[in-house]
Amino acid sequence: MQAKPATELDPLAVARVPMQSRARARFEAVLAESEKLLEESGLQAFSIPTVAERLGMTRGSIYTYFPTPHAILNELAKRHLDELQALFNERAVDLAAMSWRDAIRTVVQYAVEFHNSRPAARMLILGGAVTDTSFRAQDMLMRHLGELGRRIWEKQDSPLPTSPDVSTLVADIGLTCFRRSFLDHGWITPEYQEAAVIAMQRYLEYYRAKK
Amino acid sequence: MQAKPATELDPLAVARVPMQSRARARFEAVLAESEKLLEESGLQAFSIPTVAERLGMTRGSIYTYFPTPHAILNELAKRHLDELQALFNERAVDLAAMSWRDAIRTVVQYAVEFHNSRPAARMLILGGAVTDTSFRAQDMLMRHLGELGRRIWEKQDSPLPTSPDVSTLVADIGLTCFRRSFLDHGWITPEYQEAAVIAMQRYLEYYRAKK
DNA sequence: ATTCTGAAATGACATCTGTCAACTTTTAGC
DNA sequence: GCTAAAAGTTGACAGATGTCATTTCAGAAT
Repeated sequence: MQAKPATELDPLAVARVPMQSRARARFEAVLAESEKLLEESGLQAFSIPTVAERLGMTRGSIYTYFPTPHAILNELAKRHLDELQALFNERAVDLAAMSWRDAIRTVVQYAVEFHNSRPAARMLILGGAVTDTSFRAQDMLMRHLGELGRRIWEKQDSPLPTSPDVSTLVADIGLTCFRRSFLDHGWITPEYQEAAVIAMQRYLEYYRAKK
Repeated sequence: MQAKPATELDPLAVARVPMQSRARARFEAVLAESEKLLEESGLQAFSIPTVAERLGMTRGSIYTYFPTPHAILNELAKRHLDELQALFNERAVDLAAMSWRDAIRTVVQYAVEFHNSRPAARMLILGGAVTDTSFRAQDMLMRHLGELGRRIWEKQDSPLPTSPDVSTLVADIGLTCFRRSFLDHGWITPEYQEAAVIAMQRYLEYYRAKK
């Protein structure tokens, strides 16, 4: 196969977790050092040779864990999102008891707190480092939010249509509001947080009224 | 300055149009060949050395026109969008006569026809090759759509708030629906087209009712 | 026509991505 | 403990990005 340098980032790139203990430690070290490097110098300075040099290991070794530099960013984003998902799961009971409008408002509230308290996650997920399109962790979150939306919905009415996939679109719309706020203001302002709630609620409401 | 290969794409990268006639011809040749290459082999195969080799010119020469490969894609996308914008301008009279709901529906209709009839534009703009964030042409379109929304709005009511920037968000939301349709189905299906209309209308409607 | 000046073209250099055959270390079966 | 087999590591190679001093060329003034 011919070499294919990153004329285009591979949004599907994913880490291959090693099995042996020493290798696992190095794998984690790569992630830790990458996060550190990102926070110190931003995305511009991020590269596999830099991480390797800082850890005193060779490039090739890192490439056995991560097929592309993007895979490191994906893994970092995934771990941040896993914590957000854990937070959702933790409080799932609260959400189930709410009206769907309040549930959306609450989910958005959690997500805003998450992003506004984590510069690295914000940079990766909202800043465009980790492409939304086809990104596994992102899809996972969307599926999760989608599932949440579906559950919320089914408490009250018939299931949502699959074309358009309303649950996914609702999540996409919320994310879009977050991204715009981050791009224009550097964080998620209360105004954009409210805009996300409104846009999600009103789009979803359409299908409720339609039934 | 140290070399900085594309660990991250530069979404602001823009072409530098040459002044001399021969150079201008070569500049256009690069764009034409790039579009051809994209349609033949997709984004994966796109690179400056490939374009240079197909045109029998040197890499360095192309770099005098375009600071990054991304700048070529941006310029291509910009030209496609210019044509869309021209179409909007052409029919501005029709839009001004409509209700704002119909105007949104019409704008979406034009955009859908545009994307569904241009594989290259679709790939560039909806496929993630050209990042939405901070991309000049994209912003231009958004400002245009935003301006359109503002005009539509002001015919009926008070101006839209600037925080959140409702006009931009409406455009973002529509684009999000398009992107999701393209990602999941390869084109903009009628269902997603309708979803875009609904999502945009209902979000905008909120601010109308609020006044 | 000639000359001059700035635009354009070039190729060499430095750095990064991605692959791979060869080599070393760890693990597991005996 | 010993020894395959599996897992991990390495450095060299190929191709891409981005920079830049140097050379070439186009167009304008004389």
